[in-house]
Formats: sequence, C-alpha cells, structure tokens
Amino acid sequence: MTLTNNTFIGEFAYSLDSKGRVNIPAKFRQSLTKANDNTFVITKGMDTCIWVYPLVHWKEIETSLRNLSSLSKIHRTFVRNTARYASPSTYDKQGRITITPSLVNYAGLEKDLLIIGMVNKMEIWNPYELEKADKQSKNIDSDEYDTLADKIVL
Amino acid sequence: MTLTNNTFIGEFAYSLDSKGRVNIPAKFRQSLTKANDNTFVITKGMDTCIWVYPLVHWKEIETSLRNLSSLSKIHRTFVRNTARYASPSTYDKQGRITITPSLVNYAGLEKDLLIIGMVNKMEIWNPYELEKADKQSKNIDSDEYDTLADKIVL
DNA sequence: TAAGATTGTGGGTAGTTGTGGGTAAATCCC
DNA sequence: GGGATTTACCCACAACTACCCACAATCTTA
Repeated sequence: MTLTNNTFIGEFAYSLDSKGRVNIPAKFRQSLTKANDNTFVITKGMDTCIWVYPLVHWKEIETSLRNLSSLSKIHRTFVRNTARYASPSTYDKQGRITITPSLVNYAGLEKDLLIIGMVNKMEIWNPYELEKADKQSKNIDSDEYDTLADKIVL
Repeated sequence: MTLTNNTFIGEFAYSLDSKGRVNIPAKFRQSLTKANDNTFVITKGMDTCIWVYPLVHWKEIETSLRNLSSLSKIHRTFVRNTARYASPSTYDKQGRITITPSLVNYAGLEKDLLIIGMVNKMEIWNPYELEKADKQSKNIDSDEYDTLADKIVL
C-alpha cells in the first residue's frame, strides 16, 4: 500500500520496555523515504506529549528556525525551547527508537502508551494524559474550530 | 454505465465477517480511479457511523491538515482529532476492506450493516443506529434546511 | 433458458509485526 | 588505565495480518 511519503495517521497502542524503547508502527515506517536514514528527531511537544519528526521534516524546521532573528525575545525563547530538547534517534532492526529519560519524564510515560499520527509528525502520549487533554479540548472556543471545519471538506 | 469518478450513491446491505472484513459494493469500486491504489481511508464519522474515503479525497484532507501550524492549540487539536481515528485499508482480491476493532466498536457494528453512498465518501452503519438517527433528523428545524437551500439547487 | 461471468462470504496459511531478552562494543568515572 | 555502567546490535518467538483459494448465489448474455 502506498500512501503519501513521510505521512502518519492513526492511533496505536504500544509499550515502553525496560530499556526505554518504543516501537514505531510498521505502517509509519513504510511511509518513510530513504532520505530519512532510519532516523527520527524526538522533542518536547507543546502538550504533555513527545513529538517525533522524520528527519527530513526536522531539517525543514531547522531551516525555519535559522531564519528567525535573535533580536526578538519571543524568537529567542521559541528557538531555545524547540532546539533544546531535540535529539536524533535511529530505529533498530525491529523498528524501535529509544526515548531519553528526560522526555519520558516530561510526557509522564509509563508502560502503556499511545502513538498518534499527526500527518507530518507523530505524538507519543500517556493514555491518561491524552484523555485529560481530550476533555479540555471540548471546552475550546468552538467558533474558530467551526471555521476550520468549513475550510476543510471532510 | 459509469457515473462520475470516485463518487458514491445508493444504499447496500452487507455483513461484517468474523475477521472484521466488509465488502465494498462493486458499483462503488467501479467508480474508483487508478490513483486510489485500491485503497480507502476509514475513520470515525460525525454521527454513530464510519466514514470511508477514497484515497485521493483523503489526500486532499491531508494536504489541508499539513498546512495547519502546530503552534496554534486549536490547530493541534483539530489535526489530532481528524488524523487520530483514520487508517488506510486496501481492499483484497474479493473487494473487502478490514475495519479496525476500535471503529467497529465506535459505530456499534454487528453482523448486518448498511453502506450508504455520500457522494464523496461512504458511510457504514449499524441499521439500528441509522434508524435512530433518522428519527432524530425529523426534528431538524426547517430554518436549517432553508439555509442550505441557498447553496444547493434541487 | 442455459451457460458463463460476476459478486458476496467463508476459511486456511505463510509472512509480518510487536515484544522480550542476550551479548559485545562504547562510554563514563575514579 | 581498568572496572563499571550504559548503549547498540542481534536473535527468538507468539500473535496477528494480508494474501490466497474455494464456493454458492446472483446477474448477464447469447
């Protein structure tokens, strides 16, 4: 099956093993191009989760960051927070990446976790934290949400 | 006769087998273009049903999602809620796709089910749930239909 | 009407996938 | 520099999935 390259959708339940490894869903790996070099870049998400980028997309982000001027305080803060926690991780023969202890701690990961395809990246969640975020998202201002839903023909 | 490509209308009764497979009506398959690669993307519907998109239409949705920045919380939520429940499914030599257990559960599917053509996608329903939805739709305020009347010439 | 083609449904099997653990190389620390 | 700890790579196996074949019912066509 051939979907769009370097694109991830769907939700998968996996586990974090005693060595801090997490499987990348086979469907996601199949979507990766050679240029990714079997490597992802993992970093803090903006919610209580970990973001996992395929290498080629991360490189694009780096380019964008390079173009932000450090004169602006918000730019400096943004670049720092984005770059600071990022680290590359190559998956092994079984398709697993290793998550650094600090990121495991940040996302509050325990044994059971969820991997969610976010189109250009994936998110790793503690199921309990995700449920909390779900509940909160029901309270968001629905006007802007509806505007989005109008623009995108589902 | 060939109607418009990748377009589905009509209602069909099929069954979910013990392996979670559902046949796609032959008429619908005949309408598909090569670019679909024998693949659909199935996801949660907004009612108690499953939505089934031909791959080419899903790719358009993906493109829209890709252009939403994750800096915005509302965008992140929208992308997550849209991508999370979606999964690709290629039909086998007999024309069947596999429905994931979580979607079977969401739509409350049992053995007998209905497939409904929704023009740019199809819906899979438990007949009982569909009947419930039918009854509720009779309560729709006619003002809402009037709004639509401006957009569609019947 | 009869023969052939198509369609919907059931089930078997080989390959893939997720997970656990072992071992050697690399790194760190005193 | 040598021992201890961590990291990276490899093998093993159970569960699952995708692919294949079979057959009955329906539709098409001559």
